[in-house]
Amino acid sequence: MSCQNFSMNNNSPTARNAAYYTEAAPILVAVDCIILGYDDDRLKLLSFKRKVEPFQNEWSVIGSFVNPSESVDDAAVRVLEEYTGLQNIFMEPLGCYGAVDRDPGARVISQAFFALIRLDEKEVQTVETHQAHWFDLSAVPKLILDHNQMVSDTLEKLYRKARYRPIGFELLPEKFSIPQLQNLYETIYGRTLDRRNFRKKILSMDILDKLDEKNKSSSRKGAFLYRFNQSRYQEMAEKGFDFEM
Amino acid sequence: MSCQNFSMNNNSPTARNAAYYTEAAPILVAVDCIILGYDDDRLKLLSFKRKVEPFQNEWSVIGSFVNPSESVDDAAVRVLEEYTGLQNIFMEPLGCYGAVDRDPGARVISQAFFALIRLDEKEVQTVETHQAHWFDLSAVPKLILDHNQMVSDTLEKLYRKARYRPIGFELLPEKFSIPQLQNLYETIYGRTLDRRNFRKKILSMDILDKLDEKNKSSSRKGAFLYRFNQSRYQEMAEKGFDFEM
DNA sequence: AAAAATAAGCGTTATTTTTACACTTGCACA
DNA sequence: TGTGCAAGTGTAAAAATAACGCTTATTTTT
Repeated sequence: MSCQNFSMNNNSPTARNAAYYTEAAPILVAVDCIILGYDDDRLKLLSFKRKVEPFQNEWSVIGSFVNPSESVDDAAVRVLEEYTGLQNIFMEPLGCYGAVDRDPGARVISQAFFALIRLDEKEVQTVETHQAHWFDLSAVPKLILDHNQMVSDTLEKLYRKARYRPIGFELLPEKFSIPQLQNLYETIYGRTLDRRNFRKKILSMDILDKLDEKNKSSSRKGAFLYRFNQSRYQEMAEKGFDFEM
Repeated sequence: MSCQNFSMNNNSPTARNAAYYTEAAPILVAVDCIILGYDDDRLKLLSFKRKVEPFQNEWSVIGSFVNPSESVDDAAVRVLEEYTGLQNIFMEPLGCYGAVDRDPGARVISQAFFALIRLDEKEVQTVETHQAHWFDLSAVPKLILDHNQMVSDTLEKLYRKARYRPIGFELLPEKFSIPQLQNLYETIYGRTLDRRNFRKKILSMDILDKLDEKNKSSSRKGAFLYRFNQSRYQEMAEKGFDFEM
């Protein structure tokens, strides 16, 4: 089982003739992208109705095979843009899913990524053209292949990551209130946090710029909106910090 | 550029005929394994002189193509055993290295793993039969392809991981003294730690069983040996903890 | 128009954790 | 027998975290 006409992007005789390469069995390589968003005080997963066989019309996360001309990371960026129209999105590698029979159609390994996006109005359009749906994370349906596993691995990773990176901001709109931010952390951590201590800690990090506007959607008094301070945020993200709460 | 005779492990007509699979370009998939050990108060990297072209006789970490009949994880375990004879070793996925031209010989993506091993006498034999060498991490030579990158990513990961998992034990012999353990952490963290506070913290975690023996190799007084308590250790490893120091 | 309800926001105290630091012990070797 | 060297112990100050009560702004109800 070999594949002689597989592309080589180097023509040195040594490399081309190396039995080392020609004896290896090629495998299909895919990327899959777990997209999380936060809306209506809930963490949500973006899923798509698959358009092709096999598993046509079943729910799945977005994915694609990796093209010979693109890196694995680039493939993930491409896929994300194809389905959501979004660029410059927070995305991180999640892991490699490489079980022999994970895909009954062929031997396919998948490098999974997870992306966090801000749910503004723009996205929604793109979503609708692709038969996509935002599922509340507590009500994710059966997805094809090992995609449910990818989703739970993403949550696990998000949970860990939130402790040492101010990751929450990737999910919130540009302007948000402290109670909104707290709610997000409570969702990720799966437990309630003390209002006063949360505020104190997040403000002491000095990554928030207070605005003069208020958001009145969730209370009578209204909560002041904040925006995060890009440069301070970068600093914190790089050096890491402790956000255990 | 396609590869029609690529193996399928499912014969359902739907799957076999799916253009979805047959149009995808297979890619070579490799695993690479970054093996770290700790000896003589130093973190070391296990490297091998590559036996095949291209890059014959250059230094590299161990690796192999993934066989159609094995999972990616299994391939990593196989490789580790082939080269070191060791089984049941701590090993974790490091990441996917998928740049288009990372390997001039062919389009190869590599899923890297890192393994931590305890350096007893046994290993050394296996190492010698494979033209291998333990390099002090401060003196790692130029390795082939992107293997140097993999090594530095491993160190980064080890550094982060050590903060919330008692990972150090994977590297020490069964019996070790507290100063030895401290030295390991100092090596990973790249800075010195306070003797008294280190001891206090590690003992308070209650994962160490004190033995009656002493290790006299590094001082006249001799340091008591400890062994880690498997069950307590597991608990800690699962729930995570904070070992910032 | 006053009262009730609701969530935002602020400040203090108690507790725990972390940091800093100095002296004593056991043993080998001179 | 005493000197050197790393192992080992205790304590106090500082910082971070956790717990908790009251006030404020606004809308809804009476």
